[in-house]
Amino acid sequence: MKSAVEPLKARRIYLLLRDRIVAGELPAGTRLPGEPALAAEHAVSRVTVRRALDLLEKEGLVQRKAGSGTFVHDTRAVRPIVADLSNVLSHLIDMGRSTDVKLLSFGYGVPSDQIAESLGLKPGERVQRSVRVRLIDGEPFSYLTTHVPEWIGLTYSEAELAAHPLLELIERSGVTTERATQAINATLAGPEAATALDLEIGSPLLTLTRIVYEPSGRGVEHLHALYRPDRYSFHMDLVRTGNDGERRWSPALGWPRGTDKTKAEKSKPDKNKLGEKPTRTARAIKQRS
Amino acid sequence: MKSAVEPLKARRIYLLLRDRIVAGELPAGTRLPGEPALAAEHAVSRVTVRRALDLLEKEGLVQRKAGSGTFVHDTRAVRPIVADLSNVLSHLIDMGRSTDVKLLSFGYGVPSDQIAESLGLKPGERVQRSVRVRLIDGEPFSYLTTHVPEWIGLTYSEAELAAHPLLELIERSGVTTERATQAINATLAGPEAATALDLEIGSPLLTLTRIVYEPSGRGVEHLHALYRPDRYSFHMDLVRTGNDGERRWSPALGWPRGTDKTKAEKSKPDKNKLGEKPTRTARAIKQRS
DNA sequence: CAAAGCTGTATTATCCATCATACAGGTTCC
DNA sequence: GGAACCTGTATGATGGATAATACAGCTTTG
Repeated sequence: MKSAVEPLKARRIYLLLRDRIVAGELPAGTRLPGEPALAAEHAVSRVTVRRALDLLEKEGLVQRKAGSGTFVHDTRAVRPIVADLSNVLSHLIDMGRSTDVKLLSFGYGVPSDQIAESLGLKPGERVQRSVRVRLIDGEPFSYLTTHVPEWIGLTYSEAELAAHPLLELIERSGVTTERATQAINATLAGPEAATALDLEIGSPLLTLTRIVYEPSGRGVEHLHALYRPDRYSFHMDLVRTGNDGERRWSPALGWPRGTDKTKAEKSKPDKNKLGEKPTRTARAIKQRS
Repeated sequence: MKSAVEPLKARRIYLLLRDRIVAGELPAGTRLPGEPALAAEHAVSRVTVRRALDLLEKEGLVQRKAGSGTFVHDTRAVRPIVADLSNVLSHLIDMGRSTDVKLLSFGYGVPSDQIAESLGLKPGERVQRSVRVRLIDGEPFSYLTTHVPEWIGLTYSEAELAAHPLLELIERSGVTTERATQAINATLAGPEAATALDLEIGSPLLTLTRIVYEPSGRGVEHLHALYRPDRYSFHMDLVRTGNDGERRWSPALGWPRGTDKTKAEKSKPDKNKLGEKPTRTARAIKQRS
């Protein structure tokens, strides 16, 4: 029974570096601190740093040059999806990228107290539970667990769920959806989600919990979504709305769509496109987050 | 050179269980599966499960009874803060909870390329960089790194920053803020953030990156915030706005405050409730999901 | 060219998280 | 009361991750 204990420190350093790279903090072409420097910074041996870099290299995020250093390599390989706060990513499909859905599980049963309460169900009332994974360009990026009251769930089949958005099916059943609440949070990947999302257990995930209500106030859908943060993030534009006395911000509804250049960026002002200077960033990486 | 390697599997199980507890999936009073069951479920030895439970117990999240089982204990100790999407948490302060700010670092220098670009700075232009930790009821919940163009930063002092909201200071300098973009994501805690937030390295964190612009389009503030997911989460209400053909949702601006009916009183039987010192702080807030 | 830095590679030793197993003692329930 | 759970506790063995160290070959720089 090999125990297959995974690395700890090495993996940690790998994740931290990876994070800074995909976040754009370390732009492509940047030279990382040397292995001895990283080792000192994280208080580990060079061997361990080496392992972390091995992972990054295997993933194509960095490129090592013997005698020279380790360089960030082609961040473009990782292009996160950007969704606005209402969680619409249709414009991404417009961009030529296709999303697929894989239905992992489908069935009926009595939900947990928490789900039952949030949907406003009576004790013992049954729900349909489904687990889906959404892929973009063949790569998984979200793990969706949905609970729907049984009387709604019975109006569509398993096959239909695999082919149509759930909300569409719910509305087709005659239910009107009018209001929803959602909360965004973060977690670690558990075994199932990690497998489905092609991640390692313990990776960070973005969480979205949404409950959709019909006008009467009954809950019609409980969605629990887990997103890979390197492939998905929420984005929103805000405008100042309060009177000058108070600082209040409201979401800009018709937000500009061109904002999908990947990476964090502004793209609002004309003067962006500052300089793609050939990253002459030789040694400056010392600065921290 | 003691290496002090931390647990891996044990910690993982601890985090997973902890997550389900604070998320309300395992309400207070629930009996956890037995140690042998958990061991089998996670494919580890009972010793390892034991370690995970030790951590939970030390944190006061579960209580063990020899011969009987392990029970979830007083989730109310963990009360997450809820912020709406414009990241205003003033209404929380109204409810009697106080936030404090600790200024960890303050200085001027040349920012990273990423920051410079997002603020629309010319190469070499300097910024003020500050790192703050925000506490609620004495407990840290957010780690804020802000970058402000030097010409704005010079209008206030280090002491003022520690005492006033940054945006207030920026506006006091004569700058008008009008637009902002923000992105929400997830990461793992690095060494500094972990220390500041009283977490272990590798814990999941909620991320908010916000850039505030003045009307001319210049960036005036770059905020990178890390939040403890167990103490903070984003919440928003959505209303259906599209015509019935399209499913489109928009944030409900004046969202009803009393809306959510707290789930703290979900626990069915109250076999638990061991009288310990009442945590002084009113526990009215609550509401998660 | 030579010094200084870097990555690549190897070896040895240590540590500790985990496993496997066994038994003691408490609780629950029939 | 006793079977069947449970938690508490102790044991030794093991293997993978990490540390410490040394040296090679390449690259950059002055």
